[in-house]
Amino acid sequence: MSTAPEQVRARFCPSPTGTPHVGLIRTVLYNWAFARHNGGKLVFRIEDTDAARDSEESYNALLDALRWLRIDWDEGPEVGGPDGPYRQSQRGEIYTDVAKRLLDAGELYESFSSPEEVEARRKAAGQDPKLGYDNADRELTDEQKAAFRADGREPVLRLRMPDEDITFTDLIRGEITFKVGSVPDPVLVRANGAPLYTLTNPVDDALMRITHVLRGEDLLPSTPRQIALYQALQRIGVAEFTPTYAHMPLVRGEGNKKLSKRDPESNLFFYRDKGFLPEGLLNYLALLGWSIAEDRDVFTMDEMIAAFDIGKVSSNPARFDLKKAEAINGDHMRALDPDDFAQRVLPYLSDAGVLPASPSPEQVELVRAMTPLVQERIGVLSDAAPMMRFVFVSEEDFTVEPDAAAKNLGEAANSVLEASIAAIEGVTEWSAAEIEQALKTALIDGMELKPRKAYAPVRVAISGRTVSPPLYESIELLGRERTLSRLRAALA
RNA sequence: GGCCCCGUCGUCUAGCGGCCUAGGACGCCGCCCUCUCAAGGCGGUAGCGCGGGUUCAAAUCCCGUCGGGGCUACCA
Repeated sequence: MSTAPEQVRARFCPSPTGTPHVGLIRTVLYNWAFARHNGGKLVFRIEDTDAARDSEESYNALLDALRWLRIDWDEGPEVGGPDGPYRQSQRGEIYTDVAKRLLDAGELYESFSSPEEVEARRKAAGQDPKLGYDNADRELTDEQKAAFRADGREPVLRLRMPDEDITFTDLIRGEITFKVGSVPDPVLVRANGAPLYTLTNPVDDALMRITHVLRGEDLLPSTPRQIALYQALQRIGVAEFTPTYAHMPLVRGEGNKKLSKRDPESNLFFYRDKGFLPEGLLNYLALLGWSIAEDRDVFTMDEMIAAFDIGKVSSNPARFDLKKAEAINGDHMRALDPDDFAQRVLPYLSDAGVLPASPSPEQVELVRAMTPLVQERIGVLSDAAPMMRFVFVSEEDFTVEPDAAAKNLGEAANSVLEASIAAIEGVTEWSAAEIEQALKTALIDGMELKPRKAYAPVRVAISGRTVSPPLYESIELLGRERTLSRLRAALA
């Protein structure tokens, strides 16, 4: 095994099936941070060799996801590079050529056994069929092969696994050994000539000179056969070295099982729709197996890149915790510049129907004015909609939530509302400070009410909810006319 | 079943033989601040799976055991 080059080359090679999974995103994140930290390259490759499962829609979703997250790559789709194409569906002749050379060199052999025959042989020998292929076709003679072909059967191509243990040093887990004989000769090419992942993944890694393979722990069992293939590729001159491996812990969901693709919480876009900030989600995902320091867990991507060390990644599986994810995201939200926050919250207000798809400049200005009032009270952007709705809703559409009305309005509240109306009418300079002064004088001093008691009916009357942005500022933003009309409407 | 991985508060982690009567964060509980809700501040709750070794000393090293997980396709 010769040594790898100085330049780090990591890769991200998803297969476009379904929608992007948060575990997959954690995988890119670590690869990206690893490449950037080491001043290396990140290669992005699409493993779409399974026409039955891959889709263009899923491919586009992958690009959409990475762009949203602002994770960039140095070589791959849309940016090109010296080792393209970067979609395996366009690299067919490369695999055919490499497979032929491996076959000619005796590294691969033709295998005619059907799965049923293998199973039957295992059972006949009193063994568990789960043991898989029994390497029975390793030494087929030309006559035997001709006979199978005469029978109308075409062979798959299998890799001859080495007759010795396979040991490698995992950057996260240390030395791992797979005993000789524990991994059956894998199929690399289908009977119809189609290359499989078992061939294409290591071949492309070799051709793209990938130095570090950082991937999920679920792929650990496939490592020995990939190393065996690498050894064969080196013998025929296709690969120059075997990459270094690191297997990252799985991301789990509720219970102890790995987060399933079927689970809505595994879908990256679920978090985008909810209003997570890319930097907030990424920060949380980074924490699933890695920590930046003993007493700190909120950081920027630049800080992560500066500090990331793949060797420090934990080897235990981590459970995705939405509460903590939102808490981390909330910290990032509060750190946002108010103009930036306002821009980011706009689409969520439109989606919630609080604003039209294309808000007017006046509406955008109002959102900007409300930003300081809501930015620190929410955990995800979509939370802004119910909190800001009362300012944008028309008077005809304005309603008070039934529970809020039942608890805070009604006859008992009439005197407070009437006093508030009079106070508001008397405000000469329309500002939060003046409004506060007027209400305080009328309700707290005049009626000798506890602040808690005094403001609840007013809040519910003007915002429709018991929870709202700060009252005086809300009234200022609402304007005198609408405030008065809502207060009057709230009278029992 | 076989192969492989993993085992510190409920959860994510720090810890790499003495700095640990185990630190931080989320959650939860209480208090403060306060016009609501948050945010913020203060305090509290809770953990080294078990059993053997090694050592003057073990959460840290070794063995075993139990438990959890992943893989086991002519998917990736």
